[in-house]
Amino acid sequence: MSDEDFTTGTNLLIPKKLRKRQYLLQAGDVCRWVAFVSRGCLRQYTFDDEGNEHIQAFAIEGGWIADAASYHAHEPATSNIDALEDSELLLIDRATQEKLSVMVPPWGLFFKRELENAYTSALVRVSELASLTAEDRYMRFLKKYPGLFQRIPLHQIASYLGMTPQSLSRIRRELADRK
Amino acid sequence: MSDEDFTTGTNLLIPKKLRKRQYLLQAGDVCRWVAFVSRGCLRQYTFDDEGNEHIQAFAIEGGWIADAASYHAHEPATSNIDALEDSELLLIDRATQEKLSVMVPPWGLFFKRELENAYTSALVRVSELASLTAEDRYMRFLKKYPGLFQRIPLHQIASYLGMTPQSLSRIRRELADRK
DNA sequence: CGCGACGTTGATTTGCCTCAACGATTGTGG
DNA sequence: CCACAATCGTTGAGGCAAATCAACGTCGCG
Repeated sequence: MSDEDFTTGTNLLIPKKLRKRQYLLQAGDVCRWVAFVSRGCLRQYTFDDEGNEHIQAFAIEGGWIADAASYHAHEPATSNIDALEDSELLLIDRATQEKLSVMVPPWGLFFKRELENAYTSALVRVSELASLTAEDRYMRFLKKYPGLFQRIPLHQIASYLGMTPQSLSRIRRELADRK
Repeated sequence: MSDEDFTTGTNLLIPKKLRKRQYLLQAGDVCRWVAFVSRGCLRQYTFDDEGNEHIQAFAIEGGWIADAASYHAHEPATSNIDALEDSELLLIDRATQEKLSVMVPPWGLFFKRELENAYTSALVRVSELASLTAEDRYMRFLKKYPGLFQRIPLHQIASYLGMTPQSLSRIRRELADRK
């Protein structure tokens, strides 16, 4: 992508700052943008019928976050997104993204690649959840997101990995003892 | 999409017939196409370190199937795809899909929508695997793919749902008894 | 016909959850 | 600035869902 094309795109991004615990998206609202995280850390999560929180995704510097289902289908979101740390974001709304994709094909290609990568990641997560033990899922997490466990409360990582905080605590102890 | 545009696309599809148990893709090969199922039924699966089979996807009439990671990244596939029944497919290879997408924008939009939908489905599956019991996952499966359990061996459905055939058998009995 | 694939059932084990309680931090309002 | 509350991680005891191990009957097919 040429510098000019690149700038054309970045000029369309909307900067936004978020305080810790502040919402970027609440369930019920339509997710009209995708957020690039330039600083900080966010989480996406839902509540089940019993009111238990289930974390679907984290995003740190260099990552993207949105309620994809809502964004693509223009329907109310089922998930919430909020900041785990004070954060700085760059938003791009749907209409802008589509226009940019048409007008500057390299950007269109870029967004397509991002979607493909996100899809591939989701498929990996499916197979991990379907076939790995809690301990293996945690070890994969450590490898895939090194350092992240130092920034994010453990009980939230447990939720992301589909286990209880107690289980994760015991797994960590087990791993530490084994060394 | 106009009839003309539609035909432009369908003319590029490559018909292929597959006998029951025949491979469409084997792990290690690069997945160079996406397959539309016009008749029959296919499955996509991998093997873990212990040699256990894990089914990642089924596709019946009207569905699409491919190794998405391999297709998008042009890398060797990690999964296998084969036919559970004699099947008829329409293949579209990657280069053709890209050309068609550019030349006939409605087709480009169509493929983009398919990718978005596949991604959304994968996210739903992630949250189901992370938060539902085996029984709940089976009931969701029945609702989502009514009739499919009559065509596909139960132990394969169990694999898809991330449980053992024995567990699924007991769940089915439990559900039958409860009625 | 004989063999393999399939579904089921029983007995047992185990991984993980639930319930409960406890220190250590963090942060917050009086 | 301190006191008190909330958050966080940990640990223990007990229970349950699902896996494992094993055996058996049925069916379809080569």
